Amino acid sequence: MKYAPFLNYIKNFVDLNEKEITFLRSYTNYKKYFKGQYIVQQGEVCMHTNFIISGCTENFYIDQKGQEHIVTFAIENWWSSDISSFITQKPSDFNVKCLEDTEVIQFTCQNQDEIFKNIPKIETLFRKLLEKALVSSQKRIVNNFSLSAKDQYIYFKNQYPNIEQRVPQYMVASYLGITKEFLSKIKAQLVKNKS
Amino acid sequence: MKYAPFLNYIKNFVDLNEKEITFLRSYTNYKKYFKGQYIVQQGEVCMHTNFIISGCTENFYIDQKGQEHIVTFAIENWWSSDISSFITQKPSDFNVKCLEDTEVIQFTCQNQDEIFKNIPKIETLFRKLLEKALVSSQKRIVNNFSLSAKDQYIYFKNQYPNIEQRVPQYMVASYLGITKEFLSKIKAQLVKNKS
DNA sequence: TTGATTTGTTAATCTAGTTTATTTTTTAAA
DNA sequence: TTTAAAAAATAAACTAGATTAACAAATCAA
Repeated sequence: MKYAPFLNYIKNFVDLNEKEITFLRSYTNYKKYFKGQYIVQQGEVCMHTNFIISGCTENFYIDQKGQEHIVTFAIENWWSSDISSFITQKPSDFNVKCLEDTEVIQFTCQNQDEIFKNIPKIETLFRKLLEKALVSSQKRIVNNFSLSAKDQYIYFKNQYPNIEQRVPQYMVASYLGITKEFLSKIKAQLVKNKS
Repeated sequence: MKYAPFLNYIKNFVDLNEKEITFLRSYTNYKKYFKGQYIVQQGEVCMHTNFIISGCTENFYIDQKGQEHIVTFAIENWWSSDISSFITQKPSDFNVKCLEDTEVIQFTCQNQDEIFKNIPKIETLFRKLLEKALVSSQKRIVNNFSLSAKDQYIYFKNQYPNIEQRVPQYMVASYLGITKEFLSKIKAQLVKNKS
């Protein structure tokens, strides 16, 4: 049953009765994307908020100089979308792309409103998730202020131990906001200092 | 009537009846802080979320090297707190300090829950405010990636035209994550190129 | 009105991280 | 199993921004 991981996730936070579960299922849908496929494309409206059941996505944009920057990764049990485009229904500044075959449960903006209206405790859950997301976004700004690139890399490895093995190193560099060459240098340094 | 600016702000987004207004007033309170006073202190729990009626606050922290970093400013009609400490009720990593005499409407975490429970449309409002705050936090990370210090300064001036005149320049530098000397250099450059 | 404190400027030197270029290793397709 | 393509490593030259230090304005207290 494809919905199971999603419903389990929700049940971790709120109790749902049968009717609510049925409602939730009917206002969301399952979708499978393949490696390399785009869930959202820069310039187009982000139509869905996606809960990842399996797989891995990157959220990135291309700046004026043509440089790619990865803003976030997302894996199983995480949410993935461009929230700005989703809530405004205006064209997105970002791409969401699958780094692996990726299964999601997704819903549209309109259906999100319906869900929140009919199951207010899910809106409460989302409010709390947003609070946490904001805290971790702020934490990233703070780290940017205070930590050297090396320490930011160490922090990243501790915070997301599962991601580093799943994505190429140059993407980790992009996420950290440094060049792949410099990350390579940092790793060489870390190896040397360990011995 | 000290509550007026706060209630007007809320009424911009949601319709409240008399009973709801009364409820909201009884679960919030007015407070005046003086210039230099701390609303939150690093190491102590952030007890309130504050809506600023008048004045200006800075949210900053001191890192391991003893360096001060300003994370945000807040002025009239903005919210000011350390959300991380507020939601977890654990000691804060930040200070919130008044840069001017500052009047606020504030509420505790417990009262926030009561308000949300009794007036769900206010929870909806907060959910939407959090969405916007998250978007602008992400935008700041993106700017950090893509813009030079000079362009970040220009962006800051456009986005917060009212703040630069109200706070000393070294605080703007701190907010931008650069030294005051370098900001001084940037400003000299901008003046020269205009002529 | 003066001295003291806070804020801002300028300039020389330094460094973390970038750029460019080349080589090596790994991955994946055929 | 070979080969082409993608990813990673290394190294030299370069730059945005930091550090240090000395000084100049502005603000404020008395």
